[in-house]
Amino acid sequence: MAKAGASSRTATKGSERSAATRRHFVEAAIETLRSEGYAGASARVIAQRAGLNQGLIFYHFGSVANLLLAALDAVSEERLERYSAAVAGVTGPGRLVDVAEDIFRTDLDAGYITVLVEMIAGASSTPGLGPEVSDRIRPWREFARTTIETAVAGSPMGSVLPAGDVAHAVVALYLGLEMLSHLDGDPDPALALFGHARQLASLLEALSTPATTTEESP
Amino acid sequence: MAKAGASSRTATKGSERSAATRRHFVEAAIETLRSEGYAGASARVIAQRAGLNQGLIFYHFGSVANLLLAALDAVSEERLERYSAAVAGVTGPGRLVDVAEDIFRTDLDAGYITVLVEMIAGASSTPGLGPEVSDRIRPWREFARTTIETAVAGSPMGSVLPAGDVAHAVVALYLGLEMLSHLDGDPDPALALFGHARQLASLLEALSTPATTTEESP
DNA sequence: GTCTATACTTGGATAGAC
DNA sequence: GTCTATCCAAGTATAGAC
Repeated sequence: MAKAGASSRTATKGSERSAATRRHFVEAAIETLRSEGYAGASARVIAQRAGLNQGLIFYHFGSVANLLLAALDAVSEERLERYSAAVAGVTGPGRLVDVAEDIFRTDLDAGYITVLVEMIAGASSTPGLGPEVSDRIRPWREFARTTIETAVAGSPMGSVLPAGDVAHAVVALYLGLEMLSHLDGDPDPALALFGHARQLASLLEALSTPATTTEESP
Repeated sequence: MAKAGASSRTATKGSERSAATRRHFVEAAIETLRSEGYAGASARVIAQRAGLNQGLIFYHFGSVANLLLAALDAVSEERLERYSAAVAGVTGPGRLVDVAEDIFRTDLDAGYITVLVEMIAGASSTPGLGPEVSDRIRPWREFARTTIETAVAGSPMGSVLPAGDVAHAVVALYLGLEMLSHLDGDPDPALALFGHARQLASLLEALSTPATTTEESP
């Protein structure tokens, strides 16, 4: 306070300090949602994890629900950035399954989807939270839709199944698999599905480009 | 107490009374989980809906968590009975999709799967609840597995994809679709999938029995 | 503007009345 | 055995200190 005279007249200093506090809370909120769930994510518990006074949550975020939404924003942003980078150079369905499995493993280990699931389920208990959560999940669906669209473009699937509907199913499946894996503490049944998906993808690729599948040169 | 002298010496009377109270609580717990979610399903809220004293929950069930598990049991039993009856006379994949859509609509309207989802998500916040919920979901997976097994027996899918893995995916998808539908208050994207599933099923049937598909007599 | 101490409400659980 | 009145812990939120 006394030593930093550089920014004594600017409003930035206060903002920086405030921003740092908020970041700590957001980080603690993510951790708490992961390990304790929505019902266990109270102001007291989150503040204790952050090593800060619980009253600060209401000063900085207005309510616990708002803090949790900020946590969801942070996870959303971080993950979607990662996803975009991962699928950047991917061409066909086969490689897409590889990337999806890799992403799914990380999400499962780090508990990112748990945050999402807990917020969706928790939305039932807090008035007005539903639409807010829905808004924050839309980008995930959009990402899934565009990714699927480009991946199956030209394949027989693309013309029969609308990418939007498939994307909806993929997101739902992703959430459901996370729930079951988390509940049992066993990711194996979910991971086994990627193996089958890989088979189906290669089958799809064969149907899509029948001329090129046989030109293997040893 | 004074008028019913018939069973004054038996232990049944007290049990009957107790059973009736428990049923009321279970019913109220289901309703509360549906509308308020796990985080909103407190002893007080449930008791108010049942029109009973909240202390009774701890006398009859020991804890709120135990009451919620009893509610999950009740839903599980009721639904699986209905499912079994629905698929009883079903032969091929096509008809199975019809039945599945019908069941899904009912589950969605009545909020039965919401109870399941809330319990799974809520399990994170209550120590020891996870395994209990997992045990109660096992029958659902078993039902899905046997149903899929018999439905695709003989089809090319049956030999490639293990029924257990597919069942896991189906349950996960079911849970995920319920979550998204409930969040948005819009079941349409989920219901659209059944239309696509019907198409795929008829495709599968055509592959399975190529000789009989062309013998249409007008 | 930032944070702490405090007020008030709701929740889980039980001692004791019937 | 069944139920109610009551206790204490945990929750949200804010008034006021710095």
